[in-house]
Amino acid sequence: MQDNGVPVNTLRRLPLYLNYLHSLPGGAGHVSARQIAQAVGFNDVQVRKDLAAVSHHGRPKTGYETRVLTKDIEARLAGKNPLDFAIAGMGHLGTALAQHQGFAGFGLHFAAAFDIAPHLTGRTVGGITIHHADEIKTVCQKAKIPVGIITVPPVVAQTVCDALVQAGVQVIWNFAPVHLNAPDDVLIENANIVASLGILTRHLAQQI
Amino acid sequence: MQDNGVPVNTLRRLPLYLNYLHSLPGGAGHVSARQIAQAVGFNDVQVRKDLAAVSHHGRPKTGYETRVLTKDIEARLAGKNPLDFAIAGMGHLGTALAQHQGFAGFGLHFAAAFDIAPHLTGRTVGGITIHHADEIKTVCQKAKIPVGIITVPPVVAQTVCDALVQAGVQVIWNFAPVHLNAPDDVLIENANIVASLGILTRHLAQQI
DNA sequence: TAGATTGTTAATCGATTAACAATC
DNA sequence: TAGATTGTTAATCGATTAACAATC
Repeated sequence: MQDNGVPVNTLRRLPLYLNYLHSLPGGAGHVSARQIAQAVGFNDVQVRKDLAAVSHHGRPKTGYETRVLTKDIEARLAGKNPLDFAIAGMGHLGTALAQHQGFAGFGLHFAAAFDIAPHLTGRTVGGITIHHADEIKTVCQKAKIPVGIITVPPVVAQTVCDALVQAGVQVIWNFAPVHLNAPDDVLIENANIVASLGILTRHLAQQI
Repeated sequence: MQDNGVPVNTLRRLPLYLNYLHSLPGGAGHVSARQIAQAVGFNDVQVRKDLAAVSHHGRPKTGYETRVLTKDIEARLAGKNPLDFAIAGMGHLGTALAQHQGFAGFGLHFAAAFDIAPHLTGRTVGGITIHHADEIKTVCQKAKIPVGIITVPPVVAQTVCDALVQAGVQVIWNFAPVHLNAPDDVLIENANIVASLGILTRHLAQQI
């Protein structure tokens, strides 16, 4: 039951299972590990092991009660209270994330937005008014926002990161293609959009 | 020298090294594995091993000539000719990818865009006119586009995928949070934006 | 009871790290 | 020559898969 015992890779797959469970028609049906495995394209033993790490409500022959399993995964991923997050950089990527419907199902709540562009500050995205980037520290500190998302150009990413850290943000999700420096107690998770490109191009090279 | 010998994880890290190399001031300086490791936040032995898989131009004491190393990595990642790619779904995420400057450095060339929204078709993004989604098959087939990016809502993702496959697309980069079915010779690479969420929330849970 | 599914233990596999040798 | 760095071989570590036992 220890929180830390869940392996990182399991933690990365759980959101995908949750996505699938959310997509099922509501109500109180049942799902088996194999069913989930087929839906997300993984090995079914792996799914079973992942689920065993967060739920003890699986029943032989029956599988898992959909609603119970959903709650068990959410309990591990989302915690009890919704977490506020701020987005710095309201270009297309930032706006896409702000409007992303899926986050709510993971206990994340869009709470603040920042940009330096004068024509953006004051506008509203996803029900949130965009502040000037100079206000990152003040606003995030006041609202005690624990999660920051960085979607600014790489050259200013470290500056934005510093402001978020000063504001007391504990976790930073970095979409800028640079390595960020932060104190050890602040978690930096890199999104690394380009990381997949090598896989794509290799497949094409092999086709020849 | 065999193409297939490069491990998948190495292939995922190479783009990050290339990003760093591109960020260095031009000219003919030198870089060491340790230098790259510090810049991207990895173990330096790992960087050295990754580089050894794609380049044989490292020199003791000197390190790598920046330009040569850049070329060696690019040769493995990008191939010789630029690859055309199409984006289906020109919402904020699709537009963000269309305008992403980094792809060109990986040998990828934005060549076609599709959407179903009437107010988008006919408009221009990144120098490319947006076609209606009905034209996916015709346009991609004619232009012999090998790479498709899916940034449409999950409910229509499979339909779009089918159209791309019919058009002869070999590789699909899927940003929709659903599993896609395709023939074995078509590579589906899932972007899984939500996969990181578990890591973020666990760090916060531990802070308490 | 028979069968399907979970959960666990063992075996395999691959990736990372450490130690060392080679070389400029 | 001495020192720094590459590259390789060995050791550790963790993750995935396979086989089996447990149970509804």
